[in-house]
Amino acid sequence: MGDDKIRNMDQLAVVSGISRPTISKYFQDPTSVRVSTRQRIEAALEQYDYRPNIFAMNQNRKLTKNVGIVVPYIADPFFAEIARNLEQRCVDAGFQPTLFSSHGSPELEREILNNLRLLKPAGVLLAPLGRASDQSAVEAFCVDVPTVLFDSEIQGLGRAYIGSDNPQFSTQIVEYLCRSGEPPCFFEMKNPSNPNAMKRRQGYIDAMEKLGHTPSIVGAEGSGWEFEEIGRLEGGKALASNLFTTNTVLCSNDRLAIGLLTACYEFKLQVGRSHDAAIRVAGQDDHPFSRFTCPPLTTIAQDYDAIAGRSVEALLRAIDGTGAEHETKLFHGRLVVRDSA
Amino acid sequence: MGDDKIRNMDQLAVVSGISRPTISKYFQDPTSVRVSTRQRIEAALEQYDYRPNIFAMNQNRKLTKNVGIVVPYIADPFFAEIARNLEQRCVDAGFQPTLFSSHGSPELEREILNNLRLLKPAGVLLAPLGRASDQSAVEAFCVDVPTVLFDSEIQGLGRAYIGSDNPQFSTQIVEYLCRSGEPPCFFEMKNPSNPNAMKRRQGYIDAMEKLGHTPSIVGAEGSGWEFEEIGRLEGGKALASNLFTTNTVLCSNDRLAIGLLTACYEFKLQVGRSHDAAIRVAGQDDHPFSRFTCPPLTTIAQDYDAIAGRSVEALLRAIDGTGAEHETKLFHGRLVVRDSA
DNA sequence: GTATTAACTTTTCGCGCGTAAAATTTACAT
DNA sequence: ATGTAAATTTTACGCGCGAAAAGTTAATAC
Repeated sequence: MGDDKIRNMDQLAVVSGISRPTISKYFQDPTSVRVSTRQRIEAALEQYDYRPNIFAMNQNRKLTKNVGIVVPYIADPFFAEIARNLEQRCVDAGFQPTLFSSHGSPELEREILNNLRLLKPAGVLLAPLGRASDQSAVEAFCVDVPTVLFDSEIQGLGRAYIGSDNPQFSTQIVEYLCRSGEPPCFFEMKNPSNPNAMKRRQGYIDAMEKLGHTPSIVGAEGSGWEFEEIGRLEGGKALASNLFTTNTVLCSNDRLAIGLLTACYEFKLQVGRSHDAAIRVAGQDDHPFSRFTCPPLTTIAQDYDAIAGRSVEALLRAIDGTGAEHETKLFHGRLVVRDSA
Repeated sequence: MGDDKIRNMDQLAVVSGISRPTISKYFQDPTSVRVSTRQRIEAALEQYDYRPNIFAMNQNRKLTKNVGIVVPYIADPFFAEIARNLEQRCVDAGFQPTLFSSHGSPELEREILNNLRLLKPAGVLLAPLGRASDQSAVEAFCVDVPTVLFDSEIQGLGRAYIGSDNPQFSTQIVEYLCRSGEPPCFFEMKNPSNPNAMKRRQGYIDAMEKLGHTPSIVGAEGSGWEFEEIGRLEGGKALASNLFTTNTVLCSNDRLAIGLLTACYEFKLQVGRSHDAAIRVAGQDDHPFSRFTCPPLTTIAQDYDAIAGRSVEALLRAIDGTGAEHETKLFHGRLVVRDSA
């Protein structure tokens, strides 16, 4: 009965008996109108199932409800997982998140930021590529749009940086490895694009020296985001050349460790902390798959949930202007002892 | 000099000496205007770095250049990888893809489709949840928007379905397993949400019977998308109860197999095809991680690239109206023999 | 009962573009 | 030179909404 489809706010105004501007206000914030008015609007809404035109809304709004989420590589389950978490929180906060992946390419990252500008986002959650990023492009973007960086820091850019306390990661796992066996060598990318890697290296060095051991670092050649393959290939070379000076290898991140585990398998080296094992391997991140490697990977868990939660909080503060000029929050890692070390 | 920022097409029309409607036409298709005109526009564009307002464009366009890509679970690297591939192809074809993940939730999937409608997309690439999907919602959406389904079929919905020839997958790997050792048992989810699982089960049964063996199926309890954990837990139970009737287990998909490998490790069962191994494990999909399990997983590789390529082709045909009423294309799998079986 | 405030309506304007029709220019072949 | 088709301009209109200002109604305070 009379369920003619409604095409715009004017028509909804007619059938609900409320003026269009009031309805407009309702859609911007349902609590900003009188309860009785709200009920009448919502009653009409149920009958006619109308939804406002996004394009017309966003064209005129000074600030949209859009939020951009940019990750460096969506095919990395770590970023997929954290993106999922961020997305949910943005929706809960009444925003409409859009997910972008730079796919490891600085040009694409810049292009994404440029496209994002056109979306007039209320804010952006950005995990930059890191060293490879077009720094000046990111900087310019951060000036124009409230941006919270996470995972990877670029020297004080953005309204906040939320990440992990990487030196603490390395310190914690080095201490564990030293008290449970031989002190670890450190296996990393020779030219890591992620700045966290530098901090982990330094954390390793500091922790080793503090414990009276000599740091020993093995660098893997290669670039890109295929860390498992790099870990396997370069880890294999290191094993063949006996570059690891102890029977324990701490990897800069879990993906590298996963590749190294494969290399160990290929070399028929038994990995683990049992008596008959030949080598111990540990990672950092607690990658979603690390629990399922063979042996399961001992690692330092990033606090995904805390990072995502705090990032969104910081962004909301930046959006409504209650935030500080710049804030930094680093979360501690949690040692996850499994069988690999 | 005079690099005042340009805010709209009118201003660009002034500085370029070309009328606004012509410039509008240029942005819809640069080849649709005279070469000399195009050069003048592009010259002005370089000077002033103007980009049209997306919202105003899309508001009036009957058809936008938006393309939606919907996957059931972005944290599954298989979907992340194929989404990456699809995204690239859409960009190359001049479209602007937006990625959505249903995160395993039928409600969210329906919500995404509803939001997608508001984006007036030229077309949508949809990998539905499968059995769990709100079928009528998907059907209604496919009527309104040119939609290509991939990965998971829903009974002839959409303008095309592009996927894998699942029975062929199972047949091929069953034949390999039988000629290289004991005939395989089949390990799967008892209530799989993905329709491909049914076809793989049937493919297994048919292949076994054709080869004169008795099929033996072990079903795993559980639901959701944490297949590795389900494979580990339920696989462990099956191992403990000796439910696997032969020393060879074919898993319905790689993620289940990865979990089973972990279970085997926990039971100290050596996996592989060497003489001293206790069990052989094979998967299906060639998940990005399968090359790095220990032992590396023998599996049937989905042709990611072909599926993505054909899906986008079909979508482009659906968009410009040159496509058939409905097309189906199934790609064969490629046997990838690694160490696990 | 009047004053005050919040909620709401009305009015008017504008955003930046698409689109359609008619008029005009240009390019090209005859 | 003439005709024709393609390209472009001009003109005019509309999309669906946000925003601001000024007036109106309803709820609360005293």
